[in-house]
Amino acid sequence: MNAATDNQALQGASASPARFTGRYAGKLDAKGRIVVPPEFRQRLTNGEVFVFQHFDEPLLQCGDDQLVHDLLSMLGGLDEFDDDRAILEEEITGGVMRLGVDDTGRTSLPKALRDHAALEGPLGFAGRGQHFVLGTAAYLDSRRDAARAAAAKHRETLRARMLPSVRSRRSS
Amino acid sequence: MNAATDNQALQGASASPARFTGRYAGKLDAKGRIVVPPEFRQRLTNGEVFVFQHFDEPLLQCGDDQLVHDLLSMLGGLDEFDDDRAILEEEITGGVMRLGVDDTGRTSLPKALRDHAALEGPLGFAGRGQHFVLGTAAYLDSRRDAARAAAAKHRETLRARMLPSVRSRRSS
DNA sequence: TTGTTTCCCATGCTGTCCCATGCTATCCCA
DNA sequence: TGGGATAGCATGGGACAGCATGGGAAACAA
Repeated sequence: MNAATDNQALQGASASPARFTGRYAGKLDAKGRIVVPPEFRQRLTNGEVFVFQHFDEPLLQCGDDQLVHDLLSMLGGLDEFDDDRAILEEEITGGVMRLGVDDTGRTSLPKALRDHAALEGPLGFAGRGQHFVLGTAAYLDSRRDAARAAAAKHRETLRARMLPSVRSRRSS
Repeated sequence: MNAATDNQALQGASASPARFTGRYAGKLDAKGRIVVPPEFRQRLTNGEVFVFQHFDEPLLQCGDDQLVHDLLSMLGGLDEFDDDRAILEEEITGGVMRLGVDDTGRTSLPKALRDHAALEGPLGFAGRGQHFVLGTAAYLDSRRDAARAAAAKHRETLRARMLPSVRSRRSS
């Protein structure tokens, strides 16, 4: 049963294919470099990674050259002539940094980026569908805990939608 | 409508890929010179940088010989025979200054330009897609803060658009 | 001349690229 | 099902290109 439901979950998520999934550990080495998880690196184009400082979390949003588009597409709901929209567009197109990844999979992060996510000690990469994020393991853990708490809160609702086949079988 | 604006945003960003992105620190040296970030300098043609005093911000807009075109294209929305448009066209074509960049990547800014952006102490270069801007680090930081405030203000709207696959699935 | 600007030389350094080594996870075959 | 072979990964570190920075000399303006 697990294989079947897994496949359904994957297909559902891949309506727009989830390219970056899963969590991986990482850390800065003595020279301030970090290894991009091979799983993610394989999905990047041209040995480049694009990085953006998340607007309201101590995270770095990472992806390929599509990252700017993904971030800009957030603004679709805002009025075209809104000042807020203009400033957000500026900060997104200008704020994304292009970093090189060497052929052992490492990249070195400028200090400004390291500071934004308070990168130090154990770090973590986490898939987010069309991009992935980098942050401290502690922060990512706290997000996971929050997600689990939310899941517990909405347990029944989630269950009802998670296993439709089981429900129909049970009810028949 | 949202689909339309999304497409516009995507096309706008991808039709001509963002050449100038990221933020870099800088400062004036004892002789009033400033180092153009290598990342930006590599994308300039002919070792020249074109500079324009931003109309309503203490920033210098910098780019290559395309800068004039980009600035003039702002006027596309104005009536062709409007007096204001004529004035603006004059100011743009006449106001853009061409500066030389020496082979160590430095350029020296005329006093008028320095004054316009109140350049002193720690400065910053920030990508803006087809061009980049130069200003004090303090001013650029304030712009970034404003963007983050705007993002917080429209948080729900932005969130809803960040994960389109999940939303479409839910609504289907 | 005197002051200012432009160009270029020189030096030390930092970041980038890449090599090398040992390890580990995976695959395949007995 | 166990174990050997192998490809890919983790990690350290060396070498060098390019960068940051200071400053001198020539060209130019006042």
